[in-house]
Amino acid sequence: MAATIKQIAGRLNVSVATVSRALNDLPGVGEKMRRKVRRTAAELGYVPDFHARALVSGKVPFLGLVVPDITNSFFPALALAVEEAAAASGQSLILLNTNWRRDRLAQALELLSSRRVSGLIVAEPLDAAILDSVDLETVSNGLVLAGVEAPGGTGLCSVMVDDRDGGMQVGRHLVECGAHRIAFVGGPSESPNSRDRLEGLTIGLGISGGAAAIVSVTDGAWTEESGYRQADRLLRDMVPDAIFAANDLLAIGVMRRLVESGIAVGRGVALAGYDDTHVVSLTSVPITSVAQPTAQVGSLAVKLLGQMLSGDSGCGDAVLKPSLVARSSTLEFSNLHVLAPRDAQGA
Amino acid sequence: MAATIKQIAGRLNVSVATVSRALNDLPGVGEKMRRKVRRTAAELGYVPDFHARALVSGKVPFLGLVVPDITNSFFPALALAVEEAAAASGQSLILLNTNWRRDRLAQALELLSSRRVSGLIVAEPLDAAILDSVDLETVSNGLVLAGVEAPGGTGLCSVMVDDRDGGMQVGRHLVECGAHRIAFVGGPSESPNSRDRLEGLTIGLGISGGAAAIVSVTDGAWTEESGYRQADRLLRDMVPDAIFAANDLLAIGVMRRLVESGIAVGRGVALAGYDDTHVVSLTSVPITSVAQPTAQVGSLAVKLLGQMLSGDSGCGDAVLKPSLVARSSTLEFSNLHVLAPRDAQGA
DNA sequence: CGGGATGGCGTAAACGTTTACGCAACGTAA
DNA sequence: TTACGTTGCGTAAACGTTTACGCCATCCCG
Repeated sequence: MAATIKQIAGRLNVSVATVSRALNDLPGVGEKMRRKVRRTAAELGYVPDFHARALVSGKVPFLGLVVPDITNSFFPALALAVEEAAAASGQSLILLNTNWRRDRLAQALELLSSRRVSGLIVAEPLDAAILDSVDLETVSNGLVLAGVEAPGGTGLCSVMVDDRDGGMQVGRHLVECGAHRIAFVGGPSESPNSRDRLEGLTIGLGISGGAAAIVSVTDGAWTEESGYRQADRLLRDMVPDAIFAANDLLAIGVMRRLVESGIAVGRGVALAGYDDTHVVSLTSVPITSVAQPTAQVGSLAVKLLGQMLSGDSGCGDAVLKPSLVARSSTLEFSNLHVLAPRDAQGA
Repeated sequence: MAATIKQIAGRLNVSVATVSRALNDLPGVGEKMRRKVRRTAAELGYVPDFHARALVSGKVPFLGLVVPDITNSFFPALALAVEEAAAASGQSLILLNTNWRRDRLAQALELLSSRRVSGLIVAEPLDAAILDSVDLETVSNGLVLAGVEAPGGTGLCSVMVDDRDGGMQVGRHLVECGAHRIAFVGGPSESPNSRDRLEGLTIGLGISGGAAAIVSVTDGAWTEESGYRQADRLLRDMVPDAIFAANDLLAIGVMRRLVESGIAVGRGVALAGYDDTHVVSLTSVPITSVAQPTAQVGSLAVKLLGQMLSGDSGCGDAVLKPSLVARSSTLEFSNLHVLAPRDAQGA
């Protein structure tokens, strides 16, 4: 049985206050006594009860990161970044995986209002229904969103990555690669991230002035299976020049479906994903993707959280820029459709 | 400010006991009063303070999973399995990532003794030094190891996967594929998992009776970089027929190095990994790997933990069997070196 | 109509800490 | 010497719950 402060006090015939002071390096206790307390604490195998400590002091040494899908490598990468940033400020991280389930998300938020964590970084969208189920006033200072936009009205703090810009970069890149008929394979239709990436794509195609046009938009979940199914539906009608998947997982699903149809990714169809997870650089033909600045997102989120907790209520929303990473899945297509004509000209 | 049970009681002119009973569906309170309490609790946005609750009841609704590297997809997969099993028994999961750092591991164990979690599932090795730093008696019932062996002497509970068997399966498979000079690319030299997989490999090669022999053993970390470096060292001396990497991450690193040398994976060299993470099925040439029964590991670990917490101290250690998943990285080699001679015979 | 159950509620102790306050003893300066 | 600050410690309240216990009605059965 874990020893308590009271047992230590009893053994030494001193008061619990003295023991507490001794153990916490607070003034008001002699050096000799401090050593005695330390020693018996070690002997008894004393471990402080965080619950009791948190109950009275109101402070908890943990912050939580809520992710929707731990299986999607993007989130472990984010977790790593957040963890490092948190460690730098002396806090450690616990990870909550919701599996895209609303009850788990609500539970995670409750974790915050029940003061089990000092702060929460949430990396998935919060809709009105969820927000209704928690006390916003209580929760709002101690919560920062990462990579998702704050719902309107709520003064929630967030650090965003510019999805529209990412989509734009992809759009321009695809036009440069010589793609004309472009398909977008989206995430859930209600996801702002997915919508913004599509919007960006449209803008990117527009400003590139190419004859490019988006020929199809589909929707589903953020999974490989959804990518596969959407590609399947897509191929019934047409074979586009290029496919932009709102997600690397989707992109991989799309790729699987393309391969099944004997369509060579990068040759027959250009393919781009989003998140630049490690796996897209390893696939049979490496997939072009948009890298999110996870390290910055993590450190900024932790920083903002720290400010909020220390009273600076100035919710300095931040928005970072992603960057396109071009790989064979589009470059090869480019070689065939852009350089090849030139070569033909030269010949 | 989050409302307390006391405020609700004050508003209704009843005692806190009544409120507590009403909210927790305990008997001893009238239906009418229960409804009134519920309503004002909702009005005030009451959220129970888990700290206070845990302090008095000694029960915490969370169990923790400690993983060494959240970036290694094997662990998210395990996390998912554990989470589902935990959810089935009404508990939710928090994830701790140690990044292979001992201080983080110690911190995670402290989390258990400080009663912030009801139980802990640890998926990385615990050595003597770590165990010394915590109160074993306190910690040991509430702790189960998953996928790693319990250190001798400590009566720690564990659910293992038979690494030796996995290695054996790989060994036999490689011999069947016609490999003779086989290299092993290991994890950290002190890792029992790595050692067992190597031992299994040796045994597998032996009982297959082939002229196969292990020509090299190296060691490092469980990372892709380590795999790359080890393959680099390996290739200075020789080009083996087959390489067995103790880990998929290592295997991918090895693959990267092989590709750089223009050695065709699956043709020039057979390659096998371990864990059967999703990525090895997506690489340019899909990599043969050994699948761990994560779902069973997860549910068994949770089950054992439940038994321990409810007093059944019978620490029923379990050991499960892995299964080899053969892919092109070895099958292609097999076609070239086993079937081809037969064809030649036939011709 | 009296008796013991029973249901509904309040009182208060307990969980393990932190911390404001009080109180001696001791030293130091006038 | 007096007066006063400082050091070292104890007392006790507080944090927000749960829960054993006791009390007063009410009800049912004989």
